[in-house]
Amino acid sequence: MNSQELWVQAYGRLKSCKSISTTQLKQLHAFIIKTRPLPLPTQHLMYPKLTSSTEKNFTHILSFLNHLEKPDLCLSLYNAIIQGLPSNPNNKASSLRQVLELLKHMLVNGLLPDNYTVPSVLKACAQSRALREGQQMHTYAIKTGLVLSNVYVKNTLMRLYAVCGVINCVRNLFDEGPQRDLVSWTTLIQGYVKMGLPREGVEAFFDMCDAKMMADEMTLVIVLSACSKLGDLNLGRKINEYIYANGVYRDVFIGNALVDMYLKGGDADFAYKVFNEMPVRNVVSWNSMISGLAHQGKFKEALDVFREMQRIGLEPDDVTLVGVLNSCANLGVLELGEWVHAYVDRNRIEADGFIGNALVDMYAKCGSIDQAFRVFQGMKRRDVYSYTAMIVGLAMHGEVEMALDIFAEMPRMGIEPDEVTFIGVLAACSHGGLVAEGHKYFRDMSSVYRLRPQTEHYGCMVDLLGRAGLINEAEEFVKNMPIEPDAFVWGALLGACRIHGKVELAESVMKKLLKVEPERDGAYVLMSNIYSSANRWKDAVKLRRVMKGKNMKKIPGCSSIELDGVVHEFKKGDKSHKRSKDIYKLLDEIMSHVKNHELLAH
DNA sequence: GTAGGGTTAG
Repeated sequence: MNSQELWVQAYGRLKSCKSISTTQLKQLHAFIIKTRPLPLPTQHLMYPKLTSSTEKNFTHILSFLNHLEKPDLCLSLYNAIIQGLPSNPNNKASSLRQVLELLKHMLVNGLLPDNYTVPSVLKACAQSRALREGQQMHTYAIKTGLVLSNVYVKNTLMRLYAVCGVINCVRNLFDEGPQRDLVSWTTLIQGYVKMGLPREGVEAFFDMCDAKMMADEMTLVIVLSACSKLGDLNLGRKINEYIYANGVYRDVFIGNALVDMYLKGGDADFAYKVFNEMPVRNVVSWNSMISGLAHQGKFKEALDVFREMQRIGLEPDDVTLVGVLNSCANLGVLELGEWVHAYVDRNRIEADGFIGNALVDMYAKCGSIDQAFRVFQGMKRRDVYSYTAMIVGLAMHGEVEMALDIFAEMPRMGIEPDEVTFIGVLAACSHGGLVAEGHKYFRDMSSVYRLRPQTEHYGCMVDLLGRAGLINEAEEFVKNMPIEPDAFVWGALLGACRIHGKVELAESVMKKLLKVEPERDGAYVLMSNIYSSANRWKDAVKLRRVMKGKNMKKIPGCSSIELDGVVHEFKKGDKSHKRSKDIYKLLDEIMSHVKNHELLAH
C-alpha cells in the first residue's frame, strides 16, 4: 500500500470512530511524520476527536502541530482543535491553559483569530473566570470589529462578564451595536440573576417581551429561577401562563424550574402537582422537591420525598444529601443524619464544602456537638459557612469559650466572618454572661469587619443585657438603635422583662411587638406568662381571651423523634398520636421525677 | 462548525 492508500484507509476509520486513544494517536503521529503532507480532510476529522483531555494527549496534539507546515496549518484546523478540546470541569485552569497555548501557537504561525476562534477562547475564559485573558480577547475583538459584526463574539463576551460579576460590562455590550438575539437577551437576564439582582433580570425579560422577542425554554428557566429567588408566586404563575400560551415545550429543565418556583413561592401543593405530572424526572427534579420543601420548613415532607426517591432506586447526589441533612438538622433526626454521613464515607464523597457544612450543622442541631467538631476538624477546606455552623452550634451548647476560640481562629485562616457569624458570637456571649465581650464584638462588627449590625444583632445584645440583669441598659440600647426595632428586638426585650418580672415595661413592649407583628401569638403567650409569674392571674386570663377572639396564627411548639426510620412529630397539646394517652402518662411521670429532683437540689 | 438552562449551607 502506498501512503495515499493508507491515508484513505485511516480516513475511513477515523470517520467511524468517536474518540481516539493515546496509542492510536501515537501511531497516527508516527505515520504523519513519515508520510507528509497530511491530507486536509483527515486532519479535520482527527483533531476534534481528541476527546480525552489528558495532558499527555495535549502534548501529542502540540507535537502534531509542530510537524505540520502551511497550508496544512490553517485557521480552521486550529479552530477545530480549540473547539474540540473538552472542558475539564475538574481542572478548568488546565483547560484554559491548553486553549491559550494553542492560541499562542497559531499566532506564532502567523494566523489571526477569527469569528470562530474568539468565541471558543472566550468560552474557556468564562469557564475559568479568567477575566484578564478575556479582556485581552475583548480588546482584540474591538480592534477587529468583531464585537459589532458578530453576535457570537458579543454573546460570549457578555457571558464572560456575567460569570465574572461585571454586570455593567454585560449591559454595555448588550446595549451597543445593532446585533442582539435571544441568546443576548438570555445572557443579560442570567447576568442579573446570577449577580443577585433577580428583579432587574425580570425587568430585562419584560423589555425583551416589549421588543417582540419570543422566549424559549432556556430563557424561561432563568426567568423562573428569578421568580423563585424573589419568592414571587404571582409572577411565577404568569410565566407558567406564558409557557402554556406560547406552546413552549415543557422539558425537564422547565419542569424542575417550575417545581422550585412554586415551592419557593409557597405553593407546595402545586409544586407536587407539577412534579407528579412531569413525564421525565431526573435527580435535580427530586432535589428541587427536597430542598424546596425544606426551605418551606416542611422537613418531614422533604424526608418523605427522599424515602420515595430511595424506594424507586434513584441515587442521591450531594445536593440531595445537603437537603436531607438540612431536614435532619431541623427535625433533630440524628439517626438518618448519621446514615447520610456513612453514605458519604462509603461513596468516598468529599465531606467538604456544602456536604461538610451541612454535616457540622446537622450534628450540632441534633445535639452531637462532639461529632460536629470532629467533622469540622476533618474538613480540608473550611469557609465562613463551616465556621459559622460550628460557632453557632457551640454557642447553642453553651460551649462559650470554645465558640469564641474558634471565632478567634478565623482571621488566622484568612476567613472573614459575616453577619451570621456574629449572631453565633453574640449568642455565645449571651450564654456566658459576657457583657463586656459582647459589647466589644458588637463594636468590632462595624469598626473592624465593616458589617452593619441588623435587628437580629441588636436582639442578641438585648438578650445578653437582659440575661445579665441589665434590664435598664437593654431598654436604653433599644432606644438608641439607629434602625427600626422589629419583632426580634421587641421579643428579646419582652423576654428580658419576663426574667426580671418587669410587668409595666413588658406591657409597653408588648404593644410595640404587636404593632410590628400583629398576626403571631408569641407576644400574647409571653405576656400572659409574665402576668402569671407576677401572680396577676386575672390579667393573664383576660389576655388569653383576647387571643382566642382574634383568631391568631398559632405557631405551636413542635418536636419530633425518629424511631426505626419513622419520624414522629409532636405539637404542643397534640393528641393525634395513636398512643397519645400513654405518652402523656409517661410525660407526667418524667415531670414528677424532674420536680422531685429539683426539690432535692434546692 | 460556534453562544444562553434547573437544585445545595451557617
